[in-house]
Amino acid sequence: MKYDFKLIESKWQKKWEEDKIYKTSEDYNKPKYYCLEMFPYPSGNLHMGHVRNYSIGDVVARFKRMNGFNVLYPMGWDAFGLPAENAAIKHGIHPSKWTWSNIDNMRTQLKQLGLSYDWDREVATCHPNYYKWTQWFFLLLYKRGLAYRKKAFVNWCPSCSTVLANEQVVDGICDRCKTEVVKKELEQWFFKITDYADELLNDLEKLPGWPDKVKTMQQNWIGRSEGVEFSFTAEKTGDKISVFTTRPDTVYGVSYVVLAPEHPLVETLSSGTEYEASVKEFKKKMEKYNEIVRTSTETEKEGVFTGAYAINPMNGEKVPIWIANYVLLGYGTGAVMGVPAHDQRDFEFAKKYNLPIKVVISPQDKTLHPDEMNEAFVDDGILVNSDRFNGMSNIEAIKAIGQYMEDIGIGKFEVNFKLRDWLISRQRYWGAPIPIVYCDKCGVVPVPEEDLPVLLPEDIQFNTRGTSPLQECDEFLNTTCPKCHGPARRETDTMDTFVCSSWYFYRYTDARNEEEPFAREKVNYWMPVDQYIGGVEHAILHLMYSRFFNKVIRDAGLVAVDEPFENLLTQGMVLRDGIKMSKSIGNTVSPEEIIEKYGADTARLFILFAAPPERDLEWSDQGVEGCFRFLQRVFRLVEELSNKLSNAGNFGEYDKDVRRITHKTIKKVTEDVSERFNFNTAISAIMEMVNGLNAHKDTNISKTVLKEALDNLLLLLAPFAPHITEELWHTLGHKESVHLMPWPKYDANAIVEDEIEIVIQINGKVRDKMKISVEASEDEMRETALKQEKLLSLLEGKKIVKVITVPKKLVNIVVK
RNA sequence: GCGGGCAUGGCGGAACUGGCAGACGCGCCAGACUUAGGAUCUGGUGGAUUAAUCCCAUGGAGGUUCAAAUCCUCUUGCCCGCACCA
Repeated sequence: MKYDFKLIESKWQKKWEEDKIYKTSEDYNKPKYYCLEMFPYPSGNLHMGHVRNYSIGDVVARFKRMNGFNVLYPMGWDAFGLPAENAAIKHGIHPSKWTWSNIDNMRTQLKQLGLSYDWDREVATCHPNYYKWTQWFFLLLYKRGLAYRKKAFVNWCPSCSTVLANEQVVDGICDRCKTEVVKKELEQWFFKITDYADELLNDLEKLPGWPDKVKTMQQNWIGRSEGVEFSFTAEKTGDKISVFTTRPDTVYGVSYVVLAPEHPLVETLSSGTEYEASVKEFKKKMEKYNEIVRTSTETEKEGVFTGAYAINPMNGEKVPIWIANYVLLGYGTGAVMGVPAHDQRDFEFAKKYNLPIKVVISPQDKTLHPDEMNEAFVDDGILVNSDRFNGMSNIEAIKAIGQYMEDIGIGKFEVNFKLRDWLISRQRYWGAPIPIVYCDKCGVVPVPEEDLPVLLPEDIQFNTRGTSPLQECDEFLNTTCPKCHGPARRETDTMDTFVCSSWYFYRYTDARNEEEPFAREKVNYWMPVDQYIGGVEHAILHLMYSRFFNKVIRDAGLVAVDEPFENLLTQGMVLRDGIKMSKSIGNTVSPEEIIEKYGADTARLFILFAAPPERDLEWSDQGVEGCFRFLQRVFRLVEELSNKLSNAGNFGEYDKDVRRITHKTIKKVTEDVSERFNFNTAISAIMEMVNGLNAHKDTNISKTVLKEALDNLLLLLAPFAPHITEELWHTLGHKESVHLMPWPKYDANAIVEDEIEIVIQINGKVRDKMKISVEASEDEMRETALKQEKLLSLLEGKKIVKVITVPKKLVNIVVK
C-alpha cells in the first residue's frame, strides 16, 4: 500500500474530533501541565512561523500527555486590531465579518495540521463574552487606582488623521501610509504599570526558565536607576528647577543647567530676555524632529541659552540655563545639571558652546586640566574643588552628598524608571470599548459591572478621515449617567489590544464561565503556564503587560501565582535564502501548499528537524522532500515488518541487536525531548532507528522483539507525526489511539554492550582502536592497549612517560 | 557606544560534564532494478595524497591540558536588543 497522507490525515483528524481525545478537564488527582502558545492575530492565513510555533507546542503537549500529565493545551484568537478596520475602509467589509471569517479559515488550517488542542476552550477577544471581562478588568484596575486619565503626547499620523499605537510606528514612520508621525497632546487613559516597576524588575529572578535575553530586555526597558533629586533656583523668577542625577558626587562641577525644550518653565525663564526669540525658534525646530531622531546618539547635540541663570544650592554658584535636544521631558524631571568634566554628553555640549569645564573628580595618578581634556573623565577618583567633600572617594561621595542634601533639606534620594505608564486608549472602532461614561454633573463615571459588556455597535459608518466611527455613532455615544441618570456621553476610545491579550491565558482555564472571568479553583489548578512558546518580538510588550496584569489580579486575590509563565521558549524565525519569510519580500512558502503536496506530518517533521527551536530555521524544499521520504520509509517498513510478524518465531539471532537499537532510541528521544527540547536530534535518533531496523529487515528476529521495536518506533514518533503513527499503530492491530498511550520506558540492561571499542592515543592522537569488555579495569585497559601489535611498532625507541586511561573511552600513552 | 548571541564539510545541523570532529538529513558520486527515472534500493562522500599514510582541518592568533569545536586571553565577521536615561 502507498502512503496516502491525504486519506490518512483527514481520516484521523475526523476520528480524533469525534472521540474528543484531546478534551481536557480538571483532574485534581493528576499532575497538571499547561502548555501555551502565543495566540495568533486572525489575519486570514497561517504562515510558517505559526506552523513552527504550534508544532513545537504540540510536541510538548503530546509528550507530557503520554507522560501522565493532565495537559491543558488551548488555542484562541487575538481578534481585535487595526487590520480589520483597514479592511473595512478599503473593501467595505465589516470588521466583525472580516475577523470571524478569517478565524474560520485559520481554524480549519490549524485543524489540518493535526494539533491536539482542546477546541472547547477556544476564545476570541472580540467576542462580547470575552471582552465583557476585559472591561471588567478595566474596572478592577480603575477601582484599585491603577487606571487613570491624563493628557499626554501621542503618536499622530497627519495623513491618516488618526492616532497610532506605538507598535504601529516603526522608526518614527506610520506603518500604514509611510508618513512621518508627529506628537499630539490628547487626554488619554493609562494603566499605572509603574506602580509595579520594582516588582516587575525583581521578580525576573523568579524566572530561571526564561531566556536571559528576554529578561535583560525587560530589565533595560524598566530601566531602574538610583540617584538624587534636588532643585536649582532660578535667579530672577525664583522658580525651582528640579533635576535628577545619578552622580551627586559631581554636583560641585556643575557649570550649567539644561532643560528639555518642552519643559514648562522654558517660557517663563526666557520671556523678556534678549534670547526669547531664539528660544522660540529652537523649540519650533525641535517639534519637527520626532523622538527617534532626537534621541539618537548620532544626532549632534544642539541647544540655546535661555537668558536666565540658576543658583546651585550646594555652593551658591550662578550657572546659565540652557535648553537642548539631548534632554527629554519624559525622563526624570526633564532637566539635568551639566557637568562637562565628568559626563561625556555634557562635555561635548560644553565644548561646542564654550561653557566652562570644572574638574571635581581627580584620578589617583594625575591632575586633570580642563583645557587638555579630550573627553570627560568618567572613572572613579577623589573629590577636588568640592568644599567639605574634598579628598573623599567619589563612590563614598555619591552617598555622602546625597545624604547631606537630605539632611539640610534640599534634596532626596530617588529611584527613577525608564518605564512609563501604559497608554491604553486607542481612537479606533475595532477594540474593547473603555467602560466609562462622562456626565456633566458627576464627571467620570465607571459603567457598573452589571451593565457590562458595553457592546460595540455593529451598525456603524466608516469614513476615510481615519476618525473612529464610534464618535459619530449617536446611539452608542449618548447614554444615561449610571449615577444621576441624567444625560451622559460614552467614552469612544477602545482599549489597546495588548489589554485583551494580557489575560487570555486565565480565560482558557474556564473559558465558558458567564458569572466571572474564571473560577478561582480552576485558575489556581492550571496556573502558572508551565511552558509558554512564542516569538521573541513580544519580549517586552505582551510579556511585560501580562506579568503586570498577573500581579494586579494577584493583589486583588484572583490568582495565587506571582508570575504567569514559568518557562518561556522563544522560537527562531523561519528564513528563506537567509532572510525572514515575508509577504513584502515575496519569499514565502505557504503551509497550505506544503500540506497539499506532502501532508501535515511532513510539514511538522521538517520544521522540527531542520533546526533546534530557539534558532532561526532555513527553509529548504529539498529538506522537506527528505522528511517526506523518511515518512514513506517508515510506512513501508512498518507494513513489511508487520506482515512478517505473524511468521516470526520465539527466538531471533539478532534479538539483542534490535533490542539495543530500540531501547537506545527510547533513551535518546526521551532525553532530547524532555530535558532539552532538542527535537531535531530526537528525530535524527528515530531516523537512525529506522535505518537500523531496515538493515535488520531480512534477518532473524523473534516476534516479541520485532513487535516491541515497531510499537516503540511509533510511540516515539507519535508526537512529531501524529497521523501516520496513528494509522500504522492500528495497522499493527492496536485498537486505542497511539496518542493515549503511555510514553515508553527504556530497559537499561538492553542498552549495555559486552564489548566496546576503545580508542588508543599516543600523545593525544588516535593511533589504534581495540575492543575490550565494558567491565575492564583501568589496569586491564592499559595492559591490553600496550599489547596491540600496531602500537608496539609505533612505540619502538620511545620512552613511555605516562599512560592515561578513561574507562569506556580511551587510553592515551604519553611518550618522549 | 553598551548588552547579548552566533561562527563546525558544498548546505541545514550533531558532538550534553574537555576524550574517535562532522551523527541525522540535504546535495553530490558510483552501482543495482527499470522502456524511462527527478521513484526505490545498495555503497561512497571534510581536505591533501595514486595509495598506505596518519599530514592538514571547527572564523583568526596565542595559552592551559596527556587531550580543546568545548576552558582562558586577544582578535575578526555576522545577527539581535538597547541606545544622548541625566
